[in-house]
Order: sequence, then structure tokens, then C-alpha cells
Amino acid sequence: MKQRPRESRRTAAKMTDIARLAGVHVSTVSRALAGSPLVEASKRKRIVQLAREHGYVVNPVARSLRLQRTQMVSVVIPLQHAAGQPLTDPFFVAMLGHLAEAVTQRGYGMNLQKIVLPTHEWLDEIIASGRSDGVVVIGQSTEHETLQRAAANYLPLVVWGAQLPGQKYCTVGSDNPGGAARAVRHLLQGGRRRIVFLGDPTGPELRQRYEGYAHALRDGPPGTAAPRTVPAELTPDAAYQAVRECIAAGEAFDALFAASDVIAISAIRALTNEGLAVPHDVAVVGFDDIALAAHTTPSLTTVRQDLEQGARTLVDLLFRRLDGEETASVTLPAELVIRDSAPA
Amino acid sequence: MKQRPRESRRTAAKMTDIARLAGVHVSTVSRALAGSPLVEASKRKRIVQLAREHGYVVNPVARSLRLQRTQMVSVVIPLQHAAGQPLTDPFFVAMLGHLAEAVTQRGYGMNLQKIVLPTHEWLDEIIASGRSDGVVVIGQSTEHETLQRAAANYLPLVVWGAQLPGQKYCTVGSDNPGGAARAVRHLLQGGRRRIVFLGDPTGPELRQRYEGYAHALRDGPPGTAAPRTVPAELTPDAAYQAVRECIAAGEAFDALFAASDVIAISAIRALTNEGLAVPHDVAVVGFDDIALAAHTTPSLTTVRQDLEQGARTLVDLLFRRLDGEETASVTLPAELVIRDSAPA
DNA sequence: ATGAAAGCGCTAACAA
DNA sequence: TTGTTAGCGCTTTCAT
Repeated sequence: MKQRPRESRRTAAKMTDIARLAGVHVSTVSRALAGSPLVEASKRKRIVQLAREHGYVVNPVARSLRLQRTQMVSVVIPLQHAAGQPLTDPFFVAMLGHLAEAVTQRGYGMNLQKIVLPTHEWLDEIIASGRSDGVVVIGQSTEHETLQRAAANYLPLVVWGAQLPGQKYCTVGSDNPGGAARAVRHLLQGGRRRIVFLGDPTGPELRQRYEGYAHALRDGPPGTAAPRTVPAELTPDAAYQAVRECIAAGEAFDALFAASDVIAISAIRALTNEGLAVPHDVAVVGFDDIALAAHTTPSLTTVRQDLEQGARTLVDLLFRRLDGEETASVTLPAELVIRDSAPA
Repeated sequence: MKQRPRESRRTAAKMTDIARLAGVHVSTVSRALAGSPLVEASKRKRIVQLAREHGYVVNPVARSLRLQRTQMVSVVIPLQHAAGQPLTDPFFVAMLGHLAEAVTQRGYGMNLQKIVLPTHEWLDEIIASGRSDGVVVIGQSTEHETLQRAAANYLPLVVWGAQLPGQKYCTVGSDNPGGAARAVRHLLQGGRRRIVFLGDPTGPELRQRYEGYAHALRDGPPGTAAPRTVPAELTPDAAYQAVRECIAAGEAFDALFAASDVIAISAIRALTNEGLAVPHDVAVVGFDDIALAAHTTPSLTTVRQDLEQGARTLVDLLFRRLDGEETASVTLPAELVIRDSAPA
């Protein structure tokens, strides 16, 4: 058993050390460092100066224990399959960046947790642990019930995802059905009639995208083929495989609506490699508008989610909940961005 | 002044509550939950069961205070300018994802800090605070001296960046000079003679890339133009502007080596918009091999940094340092990936 | 095998 | 204005 050598870390100064140096009681130092007007101004300055000279900073662990408040926000990503969407997926990673931005701007720290196969009580444990003052969950995954339960007695919780009927927790998410419907109508207007849905509509967000797709198809002109799903996990490889197999099986389609940009891009490569021209033979629309989307060949027509606004909204709602407000869920617009993979 | 309403959060169970329920002393619960063989097996099981039923989890704040160990790793990103590389830059964001993966795999949490204009003692404060057991700094920025000072008496610190002479802290980074030189030699082999460096070689990593560039040019065939820098911050807009201005100023060049992919891609757009064909008129090579690079039009020839391996190595070294080992710095290979923006 | 008690570093109610 | 004191929730030595 290896041990932590003490010499490796200079023992950090404690508040009592500063108190001794200043010749005052530790409580005076605490007050001085908190800028309390109770402490005589000159003395306060002296103490603050002393602390700085000695590189002293208040120990947040002790402070948190005493105050029962951590100044931390937990960001949790429940992933369904270990092999599924990795943490490095452009969507997550952009969301994380924006969240970090918004959280640190408020003087809070952010701690990041990835939950692989959500085990029994993952969320309750995070909440009960008191490691953070509030929780942001990115994606409902298959955890709707868990979220419902947790929200029943824990206010400072916000979730990125779809808004569901009877939902008790607060979500921020894009208008998935609307965005998907716009994408499909765009394809229909372009004369496409056999439009396939690529993705696995298990989680609420993807299901909503599927429903928007199916709904728009039902309202399509005569000759519009019925909805058809090509199931695929949200990874490049899975999507690439799924599309190739679909083509090999001889299925005919003239457009593809993908549940995410990542799989849309893979689909384009699969189609191209199979000798199908995009958009001539098959038009492709994605979902997300990741940074990559504008630069692919052909550039990707997609439904844009504004993750920066999403993250800012999540954090804003979380802090209002920390202040006791029962905030309502927010749905953000999902706008169609027309590029070359499905031109006007 | 708003107040935190107590009703919003069910008061979490404490260890003493479980002790009372089990009819034992809190120390026995502590031992039981830690799986100590001292506690009689049946009693231990009963206690663990009780804890689970009541959704009890050990409070990590109290635990950390007692053990003087947090099971947390701080990840810090010092940024030079508020306006510079945002946290959402693909490089950072990919690095973050990989780090999160590696850290959580070891059962540690990760807390994320973004330091905008590094103030006096940012690193010392993070270390002194005891918020985490170890620190990963992403990028040296202009903070070499700060890192030197901190490393003098704090072992569990690792840095992504360039290895510098006389360096006392442990870095993991790509072979910047080698990678840059390979990129430039590739351009020279393709017949390019007037190769410009795009970027601002202020920080150590970019300086090393510049040096690799300059070095390769000096060894170039007769007729090779001397090194020339077009300074630009690592943002798409700054780079786009810089390149357009450079063209407008009538400067002649037939190739461009960009300090990062993000600015390389912007450069391509600037060149194209100015009527210069890539690679015909101007070849472009980037640095990073971000996900986007393979999908731009034309696809980007670039120097690949393996961030996954980088992150794994950082975390591996950090944990060895937590165990007291004085690990040496590691330089990872930086391989040239030839695509269409500078074909063979 | 279990309990008692001390103490991690800090803040705040209370006393002076 | 400052000091004294209790205690946040936990682990661990020591005593039993």
C-alpha cells in the first residue's frame, strides 16, 4: 500500500496561524477576512495583508462544513451505455464549456460527474452527499422517473432535455418536435418523399424529434412514404454501419433526417462511399448545428440548438431555485439552418 | 437580501441518524460503512442496509475535513485575455472531456476552474485552499514563473504544455517543434517557398511551433523565403481578419502554417473569399487535428495532437505524484496528417 | 467488537 | 470592538 508522503505538500497555513501572527483571536481573523465592519479598519487591513503575505486562503472544505453550503454546482451526465455517446461528443463538450462559463461567472465552482450505467440511486446520492449546492443534469436519458422522484423534495435541480407531460422537474431544452418538423417539411418542399429517420428514439429528446418527423410526414403531400426508422446509437461508427447496412438491404430513400449532426455526418460519408450523391440522390438533415456542421462537405443542413443560451438559461434557473423560486421549464427555439446537404 | 428556504431541501440524513436507527454508536456506523472487519458481519450488513434504505451517503465535505483529503482533482485553464481562446474552443473542450474520463475512472471527482486574467497568486490559492488533492493546469500561457514557484513545494501538479529548459514542474505535451518542422518540410517538398506563420508566438507552445517552423525554413532549399509571422489570436474572427489584412497589404505567399486548426480553418475561408484557391494558390497546414479538420472543404492537413493519450498521461502522472513519485515530463509525438489543404 | 472522545478548520451566537 | 465557545459530520485512537 502506497502512502502519501507529507513532505510533498507544504502544510497549508490555517486561520489560527494568521491569528497568532496578528496577535488576535481566530474569530477576529475570520471576521476580518470576511470584510466584517465589526473589525476595526486598521486591524482588518493588517490582517488581510498578513494573510496575503503568507499565502493564506480560507479552507473551503472547513468553510463548507460550517456553513452547510459549498459554492459548488454539480454537473452530471447520465449515459445509457458505456459504449454510447462518450463525454467527448461535441454536443456534451460544448454544453460543458458554456456551463463552466456561466457557473464560474457567478463565483461558483463546478464539479463534473459522469454517470455511466445509472445505478439505482445515482441522483439521490449526489444530492444527499451535499457535495454541491445545486445540480445540473445534462440529458434525461432513461432517467425520467429518477428525476421526478428527486425533484419532489429537492428544489435546486435543473435538467437539459425534453419537457414531458406531468413533469415535476425543471427542464431547459430545444423545441425538438418543432425543429424536426421544420426539417422534414423542408425536405418535402425539396421534393423528397421517402424520408428516413436515423437514430434510436428511446430517450425523450430523440423521441420528440422522431414525433416531429412522423407528424410532418403525416401532413405531407400524397405519395409521401410512411415514417421509417433506421436505429443507430449516437456514435459515428454505429451510424456509419447502420446506414451501410440499410443501403445493402436495398432500402430505397431519397432523404435522411438524422437525430444528431454527429450521425448525420457519418451518414453522409456512408452514402458517399456507397456511391450515392448528397444531396442529389439523398438529402441529409442533422440536428444540433455543431461547429463542424458548417464545414463538412457538403456542408450540413441542420436544426440549430443554441447551447450557449441553453447553458445560460440552465444556470440562471438554477440560481433562482437556489433562492427558493419555483421556476418553470423553458423551451428554446430550434431553427433550421439550410446548407448544402439539403439545399432550398 | 434573498434567503435560502429550508423547505426546498430535505435535510439530509447524517451518520448519527443511522447510528440511532441501528442502535449503535456513530463510530460503529463509520466502520461498518467503510467495510471494516472489526464490525461483526451481521451487524455490518444491517447497518449498510439501513443506510441504503434511508438514502444515506457519507458527507464528503465532513469526510474531507477529517481526512485532509478530498478525492478531487482541480483542472485549471489560465487564459491570457478575456477575449482570447474561450473555454468552448475545441481544443480545451476535447481535453476536458478526456480528462473527465480519466479522472472519474479513478474514482475521483474533477473540479473545473477557469482563470481569466491570471491574478497574482491564482495557482497558490488553488493549492492552498485544499479544495483538491492535485491540480492539472491546461496550458502554460504566460505563467511559467508561477508554475515554477508552485512546483517548488507542491508535488501533485501536472501541466499540459511545452517542456522548457530549467523547468521544475512536470509537463505533458506534444512535440511542437518536431510537428511544426514536419509540417513545413511537407510544404517545402510540395514546392512552396514563401511560407507564412499564422499565430501569435507568445506562449511557450506556440513559440515552439514557431521555432520548428523557422528552423525548417532555414534548412530549406535555395529560394526559400525567410520566416514571416502574421500575428493573430487563436480565435476564428481574429485569424480571419489578420489573413484578409495580410492579403490586402499585398503580401505574397504560397503557403500558410497556422498555429492551430481553428485559425487554419478561418484562414482558408479568408483566402477563399479573397479569391485565392486552397491549396492551388496557397497551401494551408494547421495544428491539433480537431474533429472538424477531416471534414472541412478542403479537408485540413494538420499536425495531430493525441489529446486522449495526453489526458491519460496527465492523470497517470498526477496520481503517481499523489503517491510521492517525482515523475519526469513527457513529450508525445506530433504526427503530420496529410489531407487536401496541403496534399502530398 | 464497540463506545467515548478528540479534533479536522472554520463561523457565528453569545458574552464581555 | 474583541474573545470565548460550540459545533458543522466525520474518522480514528484509545479505552473497555
